Formats: sequence, structure tokens, C-alpha cells
Amino acid sequence: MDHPLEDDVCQTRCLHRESVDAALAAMPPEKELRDLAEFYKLFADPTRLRILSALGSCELCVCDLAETLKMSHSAVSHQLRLLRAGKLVKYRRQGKMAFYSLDDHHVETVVTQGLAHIRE
Amino acid sequence: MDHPLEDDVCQTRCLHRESVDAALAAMPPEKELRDLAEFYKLFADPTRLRILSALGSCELCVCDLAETLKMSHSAVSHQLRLLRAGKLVKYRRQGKMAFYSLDDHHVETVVTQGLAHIRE
DNA sequence: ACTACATATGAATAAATGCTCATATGTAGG
DNA sequence: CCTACATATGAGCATTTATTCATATGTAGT
Repeated sequence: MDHPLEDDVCQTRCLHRESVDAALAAMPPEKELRDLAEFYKLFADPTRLRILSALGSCELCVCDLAETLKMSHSAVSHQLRLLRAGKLVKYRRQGKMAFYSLDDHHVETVVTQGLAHIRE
Repeated sequence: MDHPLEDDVCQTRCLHRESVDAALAAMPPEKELRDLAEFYKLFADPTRLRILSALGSCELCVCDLAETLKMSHSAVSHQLRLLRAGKLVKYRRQGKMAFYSLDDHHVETVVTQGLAHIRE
């Protein structure tokens, strides 16, 4: 009856109030973190990384990408949709074809720096 | 009977052989791309980003993190497990407590540069 | 208008993911 | 040794995700 227990997950001395307050103060707004997660989610799949990597060389149509990745046109197209929505790739139509390319040099930087990091 | 059709997904002129070959030549090995996807997957969730962001300020124990994120100890601990496995965080034990911190300055760079990018 | 073909998309399915709840591990103090 | 407590982990469940299959859209050539 003294006080509610629901969120008293750690009511003892293990809690370091100053550190927690510092962490909270430095925390970016929730929306930015959600957006950032969505951004990195696009890099979190081998198929999409292969697409981005391929487009680092030159612009390619869906057909070329399907051949490069040895995947169905449909699978590639679905992934391109996500990459387009996330503004990682852009495309230009030429006749029946759609030529895709990276939207922004940042994109290649993310892939390149990520690779550098995992190679240590 | 001339030749198999199974993977003749695009047998006509839409295929740009030179571009495809260039893309294939520049493509990093499959394993690296899988590892890279795993790496970025760790940054592809708001909870993990909040943890990494919090640890950018100072080292924190599980209790502190749970308080900072307003989440259960269990949820935090599960995510820390993934971050540990991916070598994004390290920890030191002190008595009953485990103090977590970023394993590597690269980690903060990824978060910071990602944020810079989504803010345009 | 009709056909062929490059691309896009909706529905369905299998796999992966993040949380909760219950339980286990490990350390400090009595 | 026993209890308390910080942390870790396994199982279960709801949600998301990546692919396939079927179908739609749009453009070029006849």
C-alpha cells in the first residue's frame, strides 16, 4: 500500500541515477531512432546489399539485376520497391526498361564503410 | 531441345552483358555480404539503437538500461545478447552487476553518421 | 487493336524476429 | 548453506519479412 510496484523493476541500489539521466538527456528523439532503424533495415538483407553493390558499378535494368543476382524478376522488383521507398535507389524509364542507379553517394559509403568494418 | 529454359529469365536484348559482367566483377564475396547484412541488422531495430545510444553516454548496467528504455530486464538482456554476439558491446562484471559499454568507436560512428544521413 | 515483353504488385507461405513469462545461473551477505 | 538479487536464457506467441506464384500495368512494334 506504500507505493505501486508495477514498474519498480529495480528498486534497489543497482540503479545509477546520474548515468541514467545522462543517457536519457543524450538520447535522440524516438522518431529519429525509428527512422534510423528503418534506414538500416534496408542494408540488413543480403539480397538488397547485392543490389546496391551491383548498382555501385553502373546503372542496371531489372533484367540485368535478376541475371546478376540469379534471382527472379519478381523478387528483385519487390526489393527495388523497398529501396525506392527508402530513397536508396532511383530509376529512369527508357522504353519498356527501367534503369536503376544509386540515389545518393551516401548509399555506397554505407556499404563500403560497413564492409571495411566487418573486415576489421 | 536446343538448350534448357529454366534460368533463361531474360533471353532477349534487354540484358546488358557488359554491365552485368562489371557488376559481377565488382561484387564482394557472398559471405562478406551475409556478414554485412548481419552487422546492419543489429542497427535495424529501435530498441537496439536506443541501447547503443544510451551506451554512447557512459557505461550502464542492465538495470540502468531497463530504466532508461522503460523496458523489462529480460527484453534488454535478450537484446544485449545479440549486441554482444555481434561485438557491438562489451561488458565487465562487478559483483552481481554487469556494466555494458560500446565495444568499439566504430559503433557510435555508425549511429551518428546514420542519424546525420536521415536528417539529410 | 493485338501481341510481346519489361516491370510492378497482390496474395500466400515459410522463416525470422522481438517481446513476455517462467526459470536458471551466478555472486554477495548472513 | 541459504536467501536475495542482478543477470541470462529457453519456450511460446504475435508480428514482420523475403520469396514465389499469379496477375496487372505499360510500352513498342506489327
